[in-house]
Amino acid sequence: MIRITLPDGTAREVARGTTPADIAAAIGPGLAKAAIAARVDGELRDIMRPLEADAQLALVTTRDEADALELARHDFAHILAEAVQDLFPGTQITFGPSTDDGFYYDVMAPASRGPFTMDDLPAIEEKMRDIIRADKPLRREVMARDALIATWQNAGESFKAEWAAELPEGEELSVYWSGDDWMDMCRGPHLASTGKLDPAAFKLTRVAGAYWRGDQKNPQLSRIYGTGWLNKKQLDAHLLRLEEAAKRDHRRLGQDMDLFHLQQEAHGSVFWHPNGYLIWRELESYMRRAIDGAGYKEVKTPQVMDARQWEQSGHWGKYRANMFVIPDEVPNVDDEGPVISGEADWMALKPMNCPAHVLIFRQGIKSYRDLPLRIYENGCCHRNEPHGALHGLMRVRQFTQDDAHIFCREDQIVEEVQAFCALADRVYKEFGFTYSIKLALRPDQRFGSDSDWDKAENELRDAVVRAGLATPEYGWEELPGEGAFYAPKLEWHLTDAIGRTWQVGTIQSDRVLPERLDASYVGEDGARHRPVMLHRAIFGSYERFIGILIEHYAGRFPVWLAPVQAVVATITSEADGYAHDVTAKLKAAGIRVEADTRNEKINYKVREHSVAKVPHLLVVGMREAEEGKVAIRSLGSDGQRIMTLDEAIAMLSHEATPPDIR
RNA sequence: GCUGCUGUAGCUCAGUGGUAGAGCGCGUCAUUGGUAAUGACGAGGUCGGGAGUUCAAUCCUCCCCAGCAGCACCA
Repeated sequence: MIRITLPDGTAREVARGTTPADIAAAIGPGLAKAAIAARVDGELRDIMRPLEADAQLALVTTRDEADALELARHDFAHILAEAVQDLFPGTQITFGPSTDDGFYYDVMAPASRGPFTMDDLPAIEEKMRDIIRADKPLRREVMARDALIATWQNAGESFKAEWAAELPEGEELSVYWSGDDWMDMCRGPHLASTGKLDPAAFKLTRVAGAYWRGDQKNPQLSRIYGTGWLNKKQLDAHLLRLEEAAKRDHRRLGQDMDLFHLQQEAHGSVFWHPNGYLIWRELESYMRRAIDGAGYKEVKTPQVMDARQWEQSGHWGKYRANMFVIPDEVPNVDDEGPVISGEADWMALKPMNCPAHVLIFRQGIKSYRDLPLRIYENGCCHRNEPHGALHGLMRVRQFTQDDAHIFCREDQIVEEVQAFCALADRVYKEFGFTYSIKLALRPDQRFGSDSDWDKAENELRDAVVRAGLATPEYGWEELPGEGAFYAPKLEWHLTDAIGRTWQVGTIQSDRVLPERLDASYVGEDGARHRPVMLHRAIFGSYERFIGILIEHYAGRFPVWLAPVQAVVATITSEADGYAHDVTAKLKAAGIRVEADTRNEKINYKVREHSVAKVPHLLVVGMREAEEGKVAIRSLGSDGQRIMTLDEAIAMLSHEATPPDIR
């Protein structure tokens, strides 16, 4: 007999080999029906898997949504693989995990037919529904490793065989049978049968290439994605959320609102239109006020530097493939022969600002009294990104960072990092974001000694702990191997208005570059010391931050950021004169306002400016002209507010003032 | 960079082996109206670029470029 303890503290003596399903049945028929899995000593398990020893048992039902979704998605993935193999014999299966909103399975299509495409999805979906309707039992079986490898080899499943062969010898390998005719190697757990899934609660969404085991050198597989839920209602809600997110797409809104454009002659670099650049300018002004207040000095450094400088910093060796290089010579002007000789020295467009800031630091002799020295730049950088990585404003080849480097003594690091945490906190909150903080630890390939990495990681962790931010509430997490080659990174991940996260801010504690570029200061003791260099950014890049803001606000910018803050729209041309007076007064008050005196109906003007997401529409007809008033219709509300012109100016001026100086 | 898909008017898209169409936008005229589209007329396109097949290519084939969805990358 074994002793099974339930969540309410009661215990039951049952025979070894009893399943959680048996126990559920013993408790009551309702629970027996509702239970879909079990947590055994905290581990999620099949409801049909026999209990072998004393354990804490909690039965999982569909009301335990996170667990239930995880199980369902994992099952959907298996059924997807089974359906694909059923429809396309010769397809090899590899892996199929659950994801945040569903599942995928990586398969290798038979050589005869080529990769799968979207056109294959409807048939696969239908076959999946057949399998679900057939209510095939999902049965766990433990196999000896060698037997399993042989099974895979016989079945022509070379990927599965390769993986099984790499698992530790003697490990208990579980497989799951779907009925008696299909099997996959899997840790589980699974639902008791395919019929536990709702055939209307999933949808295959796309097909894409993915490398076997995530390595570019390996063969590329077809990854079939699906979204999977517990019922159709959840699926529909999810599809609706996707539609909402698509409406916020910064590329679409950027075009609709005439903010910027991209074109192939300069792909990956942004053409900012007047409206978009107004947002940029407001952000720049905002950031200047922030860094001025925080004791930074702003600089401007060269776009192009000798390649030797990048060799010394270590970037040439590691990132040359993504740098724009320029021969330092006069191009051949004859019609004959190549334009470039290929013999000149190389220069490179700067991919980052750090080395240039070190060069500024190195001018003159620095004393410990000069530290911390905080050097800021709106630094325009170029990186020749892989073409497939480019994405609207989010990943571009020319971008401007709100970049600063704090040169400080070791004993100043924690204090500086803490001050940065406070600054970042203020900025993100003023834009309406919540955030989480992560610490990215040393990568495998890195410069610098382990003891320096120990110090650097501890300092960053320490500062966050002292700032009181190393808590679950702030999503505190350490990410092994994710740091930069020269320093560990603290990362700020913003959560936007619809719950998506974006990594933007960072601060990195670097002892490598000061060493490589020979930065030093004279200490109290009269000797030379290395400063530590803190790399930090809050927006990350203006391009990307604006992209995030567009999606965060869904184009409805707060008044202080809105390119056009108000439009004065006339109802009849008799009010044109008054409209121009109102417009002039608002302009004099510093409001970005336009007059719309076109010969159009007020309905048309309301619609057009609403679609254009202008925050305030000031409607004026003869009534307002005679009374010296305006009828304000604000974006997002149907009604109007009648107020005097002075009241309107006071209200708009307040809203148009940036939050940091309001 | 890899896999797949896409590229037709300023935008969104339809279409065909015999060199093109809609809606919106734009222009002109009429209309002066009270809070999400007034009407009429009109002007716009070497159908992403190059090569090939064909009597004939926007359409079929190949190469290139860009975009999209993933993957890989992201100092």
